[in-house]
Amino acid sequence: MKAADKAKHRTDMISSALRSAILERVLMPGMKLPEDSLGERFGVSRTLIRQSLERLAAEGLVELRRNKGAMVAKPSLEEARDLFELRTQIEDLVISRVIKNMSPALLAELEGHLAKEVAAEHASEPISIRLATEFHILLAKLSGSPVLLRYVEEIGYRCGLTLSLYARPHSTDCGIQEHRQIIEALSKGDADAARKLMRHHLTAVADRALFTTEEGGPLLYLDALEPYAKKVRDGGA
Amino acid sequence: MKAADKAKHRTDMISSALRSAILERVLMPGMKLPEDSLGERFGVSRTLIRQSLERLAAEGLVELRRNKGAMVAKPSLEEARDLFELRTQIEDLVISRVIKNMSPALLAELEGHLAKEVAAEHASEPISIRLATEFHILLAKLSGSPVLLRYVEEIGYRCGLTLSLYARPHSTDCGIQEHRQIIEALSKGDADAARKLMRHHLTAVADRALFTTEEGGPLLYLDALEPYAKKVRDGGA
DNA sequence: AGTGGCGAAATTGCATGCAATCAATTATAC
DNA sequence: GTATAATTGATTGCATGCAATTTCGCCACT
Repeated sequence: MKAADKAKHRTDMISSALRSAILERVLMPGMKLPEDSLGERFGVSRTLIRQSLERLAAEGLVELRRNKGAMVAKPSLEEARDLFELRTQIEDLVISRVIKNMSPALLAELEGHLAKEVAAEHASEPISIRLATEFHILLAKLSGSPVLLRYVEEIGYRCGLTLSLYARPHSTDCGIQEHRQIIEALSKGDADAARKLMRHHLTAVADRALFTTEEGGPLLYLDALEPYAKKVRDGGA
Repeated sequence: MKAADKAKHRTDMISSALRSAILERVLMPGMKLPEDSLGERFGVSRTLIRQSLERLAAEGLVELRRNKGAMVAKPSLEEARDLFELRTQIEDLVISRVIKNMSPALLAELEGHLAKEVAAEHASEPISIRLATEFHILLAKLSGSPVLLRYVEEIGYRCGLTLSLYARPHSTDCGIQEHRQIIEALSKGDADAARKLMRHHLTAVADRALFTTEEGGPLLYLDALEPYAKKVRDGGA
């Protein structure tokens, strides 16, 4: 078996599935996540579910309370602001590093992703948000720093969660345009412009998002998880 | 039992104990950490050990390989450089925020810690390193951003581990002096000076440390863990 | 009717057992 | 004598069982 890390462990799949479900608003903030029910759904025991939940808790996507169980995290507006501010600063660092590594291959990757975003422009909103987040993650990957990548991932996911909580619809339309501009600036090697654009991009997203505070929304139940669970049961990625 | 989170769970204690042991060079990089042996030592089952190891793996202090078990992480020089570079940039952010929150109470905390460092100046080297790391963590705490705190913690720990790998003795002496200067700059509200000092401080540490590459050193065995394990068994923090 | 306590159900915390996997060593064939 | 195959030992991967804790409904009592 030379395929190195071919089959990631089931815990990874489950975490990913849950993460996607959370970011795509299938699991809404505040929902309880009992180990038993989840285990049953995913066809595994509580052990693996617990590991996954713990991992997600470390990422800040779920809250894990003493003997009370896990629930999808419900970040406060204050935390959200802190997160977005930190994000702009962290992504500044990403830009600086990406500029240093700039190459045609790298540019191609970025444009490939942008194409995906365009293709999904009229898909459902949660999916747009996910793709937009992945753009930032791709940038971080191209920065060449594993740690930086991890941080951008985490912050990106949490911001995504926040957006799903506080943002109104149609907040992503102009996002694609802004991504395109950033890629252009990068391709020209213009770090300052790229940084500025990125900063503008992020604060724009934050400003569009972080003022509506309407509560509630329909709490979907675990049944909506079914498609995600099925993929894992069948061994899919 | 109103004391909120009085008794952290045993997993937390064990992680902390292991973390200290690693940072204080009781567990050297490369050492194997079998679940069974550790469980026996700490008087708990493999379950808790495994959780702790996973947590430390997430922090980058231990490596967790497929079916091969856990070992204390052995960061490469390259990773180390990346880490230190990122650290300087992240701590820039910390300084900016601390300046914004500056207050007498806050200053007092910093000076309190500095006093501890001075007091331990002639204690063992690993302890000096730990205290120096904690200075940076304290700063992050005072920045008021929980996420930033977590990142500084993680990077700080990993840098500490790196130092224990690559640094020669006596690399901390001037550290205290530099910490003092940073506090002074902060107290004057001079953000630029503080940032500059911090940057100088960190690159100085890195430069002093990251060039020696002597291999080996005596691999202590798990017996050295005993004092740490005992504390946990007896329910201590 | 409102409040306090009490018991049952739900849910996590932790330990342990069995199977799967990997490393190393010995045995066997060429 | 070397290389390859098989076996053994150690260690993790995962499931399950029992105990501890919390929560919530229920009834009595003020």
